[in-house]
Amino acid sequence: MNFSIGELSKQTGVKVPTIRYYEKEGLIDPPVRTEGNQRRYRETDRERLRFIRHSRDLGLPMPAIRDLIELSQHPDKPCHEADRIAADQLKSIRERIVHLKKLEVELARIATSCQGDHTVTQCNVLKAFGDHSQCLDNH
Amino acid sequence: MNFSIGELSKQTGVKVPTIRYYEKEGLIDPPVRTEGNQRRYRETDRERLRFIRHSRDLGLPMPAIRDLIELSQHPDKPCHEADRIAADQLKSIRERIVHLKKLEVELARIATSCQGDHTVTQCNVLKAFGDHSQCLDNH
DNA sequence: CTTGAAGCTCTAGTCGCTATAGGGATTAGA
DNA sequence: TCTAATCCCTATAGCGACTAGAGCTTCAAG
Repeated sequence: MNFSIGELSKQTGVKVPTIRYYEKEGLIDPPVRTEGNQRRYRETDRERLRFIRHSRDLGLPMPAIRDLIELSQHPDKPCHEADRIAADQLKSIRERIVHLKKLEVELARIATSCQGDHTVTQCNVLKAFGDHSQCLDNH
Repeated sequence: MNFSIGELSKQTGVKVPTIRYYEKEGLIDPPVRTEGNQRRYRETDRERLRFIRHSRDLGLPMPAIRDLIELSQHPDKPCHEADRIAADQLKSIRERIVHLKKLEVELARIATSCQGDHTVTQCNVLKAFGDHSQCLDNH
């Protein structure tokens, strides 16, 4: 019915200090307190926190989550902005994949460039880290 | 022969405050100073900075770069550690790609789930952000 | 010799937490 | 009812790798 921050943490997988941090940042509402000043949460708080957690796991930055929460407070508004946020995040993830794949190519080359026993002066890995001109791409 | 921090910045693409930061962190040696206390660099400093820059561009964390620099001061040592650092970084990049690809799948689903004009209460995007059970993967 | 760009140090802010310190509250068992 | 173990509270500082700003000094071109 009504549970402590530790219980909420267990149920959502969000660590206790992180829950307090989200409250401070305004992502979740300050809950009621016991006489001894401890937080007590309800199901709606748990849903909100799961929403935040899942959005974070998907890589959304906190301002985007803030926007989504704001939006969800206005049931009759159109939801274009939610669409846009999802599309932006997808785009950003795809850009990061492209970037990382380029790095992967270079690093695979570098990591295999020094097979066998070498000393530092002969080391192709060290040379490659210092010499961007060996790279196929501009990172 | 001997140039200012701004010149070094132009030649390497590393911003002036970042150069000072690297010096503070011990990645580059403190250069000589003019009578008026301004830094003056040499070619070797430029090479060192290019090494750092390129390593950073490839995603190496600063402690790894520190290790590589340390290593390069000992020309006769074997270079296994450089190999290991490169291999570790390649592994880490590949793991990140795998992770991001999973996110891409989920986000592509979410971003296309709400075609047409909906209001917030009907919004599939908002629902999907709140509901991890719709996902194929555990992120 | 003047002027304006570039340099100097120091501090604080970024993001999303996480860790620690030093205390108070709650709860289960004896 | 007492006590011990566990939980919870606030506040502050730290992470990584910079970046921005304030307030001052030095340099180089004309």
